[in-house]
Amino acid sequence: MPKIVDAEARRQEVVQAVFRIIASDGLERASLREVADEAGLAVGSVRHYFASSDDLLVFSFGAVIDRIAGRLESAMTAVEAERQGSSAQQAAVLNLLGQFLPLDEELAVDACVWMAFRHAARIKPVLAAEAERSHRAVAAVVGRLIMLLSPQEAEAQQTLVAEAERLLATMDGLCMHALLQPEWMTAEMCSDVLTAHLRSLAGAPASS
Amino acid sequence: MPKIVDAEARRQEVVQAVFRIIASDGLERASLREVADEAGLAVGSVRHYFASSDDLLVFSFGAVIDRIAGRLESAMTAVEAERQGSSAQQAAVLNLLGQFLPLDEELAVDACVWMAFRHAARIKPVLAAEAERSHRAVAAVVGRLIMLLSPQEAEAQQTLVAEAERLLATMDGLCMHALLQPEWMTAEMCSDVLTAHLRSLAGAPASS
DNA sequence: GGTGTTGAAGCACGTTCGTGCTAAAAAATA
DNA sequence: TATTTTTTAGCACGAACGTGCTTCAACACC
Repeated sequence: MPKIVDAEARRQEVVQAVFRIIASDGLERASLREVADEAGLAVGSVRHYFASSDDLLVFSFGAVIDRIAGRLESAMTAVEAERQGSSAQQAAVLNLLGQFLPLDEELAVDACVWMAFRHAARIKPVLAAEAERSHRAVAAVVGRLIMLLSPQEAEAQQTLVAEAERLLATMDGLCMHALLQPEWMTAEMCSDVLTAHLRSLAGAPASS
Repeated sequence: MPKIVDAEARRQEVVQAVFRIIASDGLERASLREVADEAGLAVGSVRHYFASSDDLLVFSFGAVIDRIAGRLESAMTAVEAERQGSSAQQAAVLNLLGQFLPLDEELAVDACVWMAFRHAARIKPVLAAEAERSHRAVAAVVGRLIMLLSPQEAEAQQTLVAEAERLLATMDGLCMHALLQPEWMTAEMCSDVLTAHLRSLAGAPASS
C-alpha cells in the first residue's frame, strides 16, 4: 500500500523532539511548528501522527513517565536482590535514588520534561490523569524502598507513609534544586544530602 | 500637575492581578491584556507603569520574593527569641517551616507564583537575577535554623551545609507536592513529615 | 481661567499559535 | 502500467501576543 513507515518509531522520534524543546526552551515553546522543525518534518506530518497539540503533549508526558518508572523499577529490583543491610545494597539504594536526579544528559532531559509536565498539569486538565499515574508509580517504588530500609522494630503504618512522603519530597526538591540552581546543588552536594537522609532513616527509627 | 495617583500603590495593584492570574491560570497566561483586564485597567495603563512585559514579570517576581523572605525573617526572629529546646521554640520552628507551604489562601497564591517564576527563570534570562536573590534569601534563613537546631556536638561545616540543603530540598518538595497533589499531600501529612524531619535533625546527629 | 504635564485608553503592525482543509508525492497492489 | 492508500507538505483562517505610537481626559500651577 503506502510508503512503509514504522508509525510507532515515528511517534517516538517526534516525542524525542518534544523532549529536546522542553529541556532547552520550556514547555510553552513546544508548539506544533517548533516540534515539526526540530523533528525535521512538516506541521502536517506531525499532525498525521498526533490528532492535536494536546494529544502530542499527553503522549509525550506518558512517554517520559514510562521511561522514569521503568528506570526506577529496574533499580528497585536490583536493590531487593542485594543482601539486607549489605554495602552492596547501600550502593544499589544510592543508585536508585540517583535515578531521580539530573546526573547525566539523558537524566537531565527527562527530569526537565517531567517537572515541566507535572507543573503544567496543575493548569491543563488534559494532563491531570497522567500526573496521577506518575505520582502513583513513583510513590509505589519509594514506598517499597521505605519498607525495606526502615528498622524492623514495630512501626506504625502512618509513620511509614510519612517517611515515604518525606523521602519523595526530598527527592523532588533535590531534583528541582539541581535543575534550577545547578551551581549550588552540585552532584557532590546531592550525594551528601542523600547519604545524610539515609543515615537519618536507619539511625533514627521514627517510633511514633 | 497631573492627576494625583499613588504610583507605587497602583503598581502593587497590578502585581496582585499578576499573582491571581498566575495562581489560577499559570504564568504563560499572565499577558499584558489578561493582567490589564484582571486589574480593571487598559493595556496602555499597565504599560504606563511597566515599560514592558518583562519589566512587569521581573517586578512581580521581586515582589513575591520580598513577601516570602519577609515572612521567613520575622518567623525566624520569633524562633530565635524562644528558649533553646523549649516546646515554644519547637512550635515557632513549625510555624517558620509552615511559611513555605500553601496552608491558607494567601500562602497558596504566593507558593504558586514563587514556583512558577523559579521554574520560568530556568528559561528566561531576565528572571535569573531575582531567582538567585530568592535562593540566597531562603538559604540564609534555613542555614540559621540548622545552626540553631543542630546538636551542639562538634559538627563539620560541610555537614551543616548538607543538612541545610536537605531541609531546603524537603521544604521545596513538600511545597511542590502540596501544590500539585493536594489530595495526597494534605496539611496533616505535611505536619507529619515536618515533625519526622525535625526529629531526625535532633535525634540523629549527623556526625561525619 | 488658561496651560502644560501626566494618567488612561486605544489603534495598528508584525509574529506566532492551533487547526481545518487541500494537494502532491510515494510505494504496494491490481 | 494503472490504481489505491498512506505519508508529506502546505495554505488559510481566526485568535492572541508584545509593542510603538497617538489620542483624550484630568488636574496642579501660573
